[in-house]
Amino acid sequence: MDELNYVPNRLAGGLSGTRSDIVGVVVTSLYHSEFASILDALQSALLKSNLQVMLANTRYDPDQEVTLVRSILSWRPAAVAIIGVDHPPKVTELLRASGVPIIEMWDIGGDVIDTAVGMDHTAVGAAQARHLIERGCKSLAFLGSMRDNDARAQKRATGAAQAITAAGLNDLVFATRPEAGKPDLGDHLARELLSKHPGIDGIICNSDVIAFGVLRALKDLGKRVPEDISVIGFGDSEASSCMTPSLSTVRPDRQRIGEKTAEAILARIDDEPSTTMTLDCELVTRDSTRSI
Amino acid sequence: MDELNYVPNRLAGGLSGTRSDIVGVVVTSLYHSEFASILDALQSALLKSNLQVMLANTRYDPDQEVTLVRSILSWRPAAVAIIGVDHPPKVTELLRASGVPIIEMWDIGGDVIDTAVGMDHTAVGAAQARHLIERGCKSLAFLGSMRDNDARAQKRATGAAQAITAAGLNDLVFATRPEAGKPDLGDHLARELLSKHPGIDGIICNSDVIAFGVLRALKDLGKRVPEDISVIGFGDSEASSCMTPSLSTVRPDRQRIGEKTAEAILARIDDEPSTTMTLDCELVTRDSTRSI
DNA sequence: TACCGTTGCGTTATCGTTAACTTTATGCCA
DNA sequence: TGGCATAAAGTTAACGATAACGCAACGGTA
Repeated sequence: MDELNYVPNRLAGGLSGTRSDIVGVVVTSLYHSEFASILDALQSALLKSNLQVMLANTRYDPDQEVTLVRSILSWRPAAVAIIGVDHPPKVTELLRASGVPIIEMWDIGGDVIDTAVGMDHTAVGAAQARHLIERGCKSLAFLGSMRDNDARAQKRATGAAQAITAAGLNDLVFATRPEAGKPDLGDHLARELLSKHPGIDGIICNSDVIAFGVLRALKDLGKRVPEDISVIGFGDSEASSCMTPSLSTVRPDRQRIGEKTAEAILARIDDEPSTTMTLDCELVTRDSTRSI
Repeated sequence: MDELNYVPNRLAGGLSGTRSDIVGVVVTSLYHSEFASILDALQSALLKSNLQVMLANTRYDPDQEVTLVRSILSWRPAAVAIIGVDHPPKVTELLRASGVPIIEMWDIGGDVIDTAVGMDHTAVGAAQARHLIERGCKSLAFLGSMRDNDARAQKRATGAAQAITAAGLNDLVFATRPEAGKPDLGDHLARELLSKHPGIDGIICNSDVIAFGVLRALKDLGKRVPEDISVIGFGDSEASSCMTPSLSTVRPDRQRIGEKTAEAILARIDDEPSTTMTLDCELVTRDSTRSI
């Protein structure tokens, strides 16, 4: 086999055999390691069970999501892992009708198709807001990229708004845009926010990458962090600990999500019952929200 | 079809049909968007031609590379895109024997199998070194994660060493480790480097993420950047412009690599001749190497 | 009307492997 | 040594599409 460079034809094998060794993975983005490290952990765990990942990237486009899910299912995968629990109705329908184990990652709650491994994003948003409130912030804003189909970001914003109402503070101010989350966007939105709402003393960013731009803008505007304004991010990007000031954030354990998803896939292939696994996020307190 | 949620079986279609619509993509890492944004651009370009990406991640493990390439080929892909031009001999042999169009990405030079789209990493390393030399640095170090199988990093280091020799300066000092490139590693290596070689006044980092840790360590050690030590990274991570001081770096146009790879794949599927495409990197001068 | 080229439609071999099935060989015991 | 259970080996029918093929219908021309 080796000498002739023979490579078996898995299309034939898959067509004939009873089980497939493809796992379809549907993500909404690959930028900024948002899901890349989940994918990394998932893939290396699946490798041990000889499962091959087939990747689809919807780029937050719901039409693409339908197309790509159909495309993934056409490979008769052993299982499908997909980001989020909020999908276009047709996606849910296709996945349900396929009879294939479906693992929804990153988010939980509501209408889980089969099995879910993720965080409670409403709780995350509430935790971010409460952290800033504990630090003495009185006037909070939620800032960042917010895609129409990023239900997670919307849940975090909702959670934050609820926590603020519960604390009896002024309403949460929104500074969002449906564009991709890059530092320049954070920079721009921070300037715009402070010119309209000069009293803001706490900013919840929708991602660390956005927060980087916010920190840059605040420095440029002569605002001290955290003395004048506290900033908290989401995602714990590797660079966050190296910012000046270092960025407080919320750390989702992406590696664990990937590993647990792999476990769930194997369990469901083995016909074990479906479950929902809620993972906690760690609040990482650094200098951008340090008590003063 | 829609009503019954019918999804055609592509295993059957692939087995029967003359052409496959899979493109195998082999990367060495997914962390830190090193290749994630190439993948992102590649995938969205291929989507327009109804080509599906099948992903494999070797994690810089040459044995895995052989296994994964074999696995990818077993799907009878329409083309294979793979990071790098330096592979284990068996990989080259398998790819050659497969008769499938092969696009090597990210690096160029030497023993191209078929078509390559990438940068001259030796030139990149030389450009980094020359930039620091122009800024007045006399004693340079190359610092970062260096995997045994990361031929690109080795080429950049070689290029830097050659430029230094050409300038008649002291030999390049190496501070490398075969571990994954994270800020903590950069932090650690910078401290170790400066305790052994206190005269170092210019550090070439193997990645921006490593450089973040270096900047953090230097700040902690009371070294001024760029007054005492200049630092340059590689990769132009999104956070780099938000560092204090902002990080000078080299920007490979990942999006363009992805797009050009997609173009090359389509061209080769159409039986157009193979080519090698050299892309230039932009030197991004920021405060960490600003003239003083 | 006969002829021929074109089109449309229905049938069937084929892709390369797996798994079920049949046949043959082997080993053990009475 | 025969009989039977078991193991090994060999054979064949799927798997679900595609594409080649054959045949009938059709239309234009001589």
